[in-house]
Amino acid sequence: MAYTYQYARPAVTVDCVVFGLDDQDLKVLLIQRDNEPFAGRWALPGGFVKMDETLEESALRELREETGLTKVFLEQLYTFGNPGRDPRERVVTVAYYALVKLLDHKVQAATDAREAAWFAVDDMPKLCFDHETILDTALKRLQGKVRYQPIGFELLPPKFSLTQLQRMYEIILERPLDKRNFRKKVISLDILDELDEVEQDVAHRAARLYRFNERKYRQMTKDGINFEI
Amino acid sequence: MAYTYQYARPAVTVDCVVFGLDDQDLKVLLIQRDNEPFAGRWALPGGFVKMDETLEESALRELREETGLTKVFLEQLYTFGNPGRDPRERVVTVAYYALVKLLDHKVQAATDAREAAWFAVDDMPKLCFDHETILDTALKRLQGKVRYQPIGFELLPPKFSLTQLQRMYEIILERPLDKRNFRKKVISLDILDELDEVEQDVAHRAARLYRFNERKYRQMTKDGINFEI
DNA sequence: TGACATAGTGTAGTTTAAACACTATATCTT
DNA sequence: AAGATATAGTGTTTAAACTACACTATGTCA
Repeated sequence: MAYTYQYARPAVTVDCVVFGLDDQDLKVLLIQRDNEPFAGRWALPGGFVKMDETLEESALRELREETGLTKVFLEQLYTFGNPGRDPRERVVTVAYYALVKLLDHKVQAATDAREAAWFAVDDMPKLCFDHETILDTALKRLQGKVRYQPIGFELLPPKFSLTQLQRMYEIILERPLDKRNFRKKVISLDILDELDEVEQDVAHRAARLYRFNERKYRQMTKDGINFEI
Repeated sequence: MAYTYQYARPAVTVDCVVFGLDDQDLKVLLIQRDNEPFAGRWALPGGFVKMDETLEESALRELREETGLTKVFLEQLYTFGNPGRDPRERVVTVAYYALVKLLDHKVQAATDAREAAWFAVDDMPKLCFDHETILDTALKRLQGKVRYQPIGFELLPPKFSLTQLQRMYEIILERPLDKRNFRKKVISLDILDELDEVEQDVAHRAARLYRFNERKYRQMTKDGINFEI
């Protein structure tokens, strides 16, 4: 079976920048390519758009196939289409970025043969194609987004301490925040429910746990927040 | 000449939402389609991406060909690719938005046969395909952008009064602004040069004219501003 | 010269942001 | 059991930014 067109057409793909968070670092999920070009090298998960699925469905499908991830927060990032970004032929790629709770996905079970692994954003291997540009774009988007939309729901476990939440912001923004001012600010946003629970198994005073109030959180995601902290 | 591929490929196009400003309204440049589907109906200017040009180059070329516009401010907006958004076949379109000085382009000379015309955003004709969705997305983007980047350079004539500048913001944000607070704010941004000139031919006290300090303006475009006014 | 239309200007009250250090409470060690 | 240690949790003061608000100035036109 083959498809013939009057004019040449670029291939259309999707690529995903998947962010996860651990105690120390912001991490990105990469897969190891098993085909030329760049066989054995690390790349963003992604692949060809099928004719009967939306772009977002393509991105979700590729994530599932290549990394096993499902039910992630996903947003379109930017479309990269310079001639020459792929050495084989013209490829226009619609890039997405995703936020996932890293703890849920520590053990990485790729459903196809390729290897998938998390890398800290400040310790990345050399990437294929223009994937470094895509990653840079995603990082800047994340750092910008954090200022006007709550995103913790997507990156943190369901129950978390204020220290964890602060660390999330510090890791993303790459600068330290003042503990008292931070707490004042997030409490005043009124999207957290204080729980009657504390951290377990820590060798010091245990921190109180909170969770997001989903209704208020979703509202604030729509309306936007001002989180200039 | 024909091109054959192993798998089906979407067509890849660009579409442009071109914004211009007059005294009363924010306007958008549309072209009248001369081919089916939707012949005679209004649509965003756009067309197929050629294999040897970047996406941005495609957008600029289509603008030039269909509307005569050159040297516009242009930014990628979003990529729309739902199956079914074009009744003929699968088309993935990379949408751009542009800002132009309307006065420079009052007389619209399209270089190909199609008619081009400006329409106020709150008095638009029915558009083809999903172009209304694209326009909505562009409007929201513009309203968001205005809060953290200066954009007047792109929409206003080289010399303008503070009242004109304020009206620009009021038209884009769709709400009235306080004159004194507005002036305090823009003056404090320190991107305007006060000129030794005033408006001509007005039937009342003439307003002082200003122009953007290009260097400071570009800097502020990079750094971002906080224009929560 | 008076009516008119828009330009241009300041202040007080309120809210938000920024800087900053000590006490509380749990575990672990000896 | 007591002290060391590690992190949790908490308020105040100052500075900056934002908001609301009304009158005078200056040009044209009749």
